[in-house]
Amino acid sequence: MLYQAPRGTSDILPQEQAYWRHIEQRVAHTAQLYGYERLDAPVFEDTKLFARSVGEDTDIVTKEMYTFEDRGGNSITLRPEGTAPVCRAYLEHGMKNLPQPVKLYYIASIFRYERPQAGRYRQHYQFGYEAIGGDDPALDGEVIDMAWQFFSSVKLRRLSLQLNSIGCKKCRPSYVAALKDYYAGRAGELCPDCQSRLKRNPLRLLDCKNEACQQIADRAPKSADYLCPECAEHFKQLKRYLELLGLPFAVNNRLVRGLDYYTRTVFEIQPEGGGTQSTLAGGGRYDDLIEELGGKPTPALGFAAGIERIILNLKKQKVEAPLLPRPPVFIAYLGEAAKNEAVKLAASLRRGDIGVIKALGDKSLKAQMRQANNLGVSYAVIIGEEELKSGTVIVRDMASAEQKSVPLGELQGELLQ
RNA sequence: GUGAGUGUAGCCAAGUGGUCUAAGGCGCCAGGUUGUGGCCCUGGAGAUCGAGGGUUCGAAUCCCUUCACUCACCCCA
Repeated sequence: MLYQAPRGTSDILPQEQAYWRHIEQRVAHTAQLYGYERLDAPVFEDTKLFARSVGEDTDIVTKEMYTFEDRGGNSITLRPEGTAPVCRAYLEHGMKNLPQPVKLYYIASIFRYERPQAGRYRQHYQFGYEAIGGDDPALDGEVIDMAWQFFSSVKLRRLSLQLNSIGCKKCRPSYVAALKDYYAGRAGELCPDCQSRLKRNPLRLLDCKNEACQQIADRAPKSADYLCPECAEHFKQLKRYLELLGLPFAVNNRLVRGLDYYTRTVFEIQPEGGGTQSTLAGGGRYDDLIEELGGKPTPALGFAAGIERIILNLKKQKVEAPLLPRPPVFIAYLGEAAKNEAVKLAASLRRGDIGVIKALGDKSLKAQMRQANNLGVSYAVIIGEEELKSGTVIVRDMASAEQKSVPLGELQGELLQ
């Protein structure tokens, strides 16, 4: 093989497209149901945008970004996530002057330099919804409802909804301090990864997969117990709204997220009992991000979901996507004169909005019919010498094998029945 | 970045040092008489056995390197 797709990337082949179109269609429809409008940002942005928003010390920024210098000497990065570009666009286009919150969604390729694995790629696709300029916990409830609704609309079953609140910049420091205190005495029992987490990113101690660490994490202080009165009230109200909506959420005290910009609400949707790399959607509030990027303080939240993982789970659950439309008509011909007629006929049917695949070359009728069969068309239209003379055409119903002679002028009407 | 496994035609796959100028199946193409598909029968095309190097009289089969894939860790959608 001389060339192959770069590591961690893949071609989305025709036979996969039904899933992709279906998901895109559901994403757009869900957006419309909740009043979100599409925004397409560039594939690459100024590197600083991601460094600032995602967090200088996060794994994404320190070791996973596709960053390069362009010919003008600017540091450019292929987007490793979708929220920051939307926020940048919000600021750049003065969307604070629109009625708030501004509700946007995207479907975009995402790039991260990682070791590929099940459900993890170097280029993958996410869609996401962002509501910028609202702090009402009812908005959190609506966003989570929208995520839940999306998944049920694509017929994914047995999902779990995990929820947590990690506080704001006022109350989180005291929680992190409590967490460090708790872990400080137990450092010796932790796995090597957690030893370094203790120093670099204490929140991540909570979701270590090591069994010994999990037992320690189970008894660790909970962020929800350290919320300031405002955050506590917000979280309480959110849970009330979720109950009102009938969403089966579970508070997971160990749910934290890997991007620095999250505040207060964080949530994830996972397949029940789904092992590793299984998170289908994740998101939360990022009340400080717009300000961090140079705007006025603007509360916001959103979530993103991975399309490949959704398709993986659809297949696992044997959910099929609606079939993509294909041309219903195949035109076969016999001889040069009939071929001319076939060329004209195909064009005329297509102008009449009927999809047509026309035979090519000078293959036997048998070969042409075999092709029609393989294409799965509903009708084969056959033109031969005799039909030319009489100005008719043979229409064969491929499923029933019934066929009849139809005058050329009546063909379109016949096919539309 | 770390660890384990795998790599034979478009797909599935037999073969673990000579009988491999590589089986079989699916798919594809073509025939089974003169203008007709799906079943059946027959035939055909398609593989430098992931790539490079080495061991050997001889390698798809052994060794090394490399690339890719899969799975797990890290991290994330």
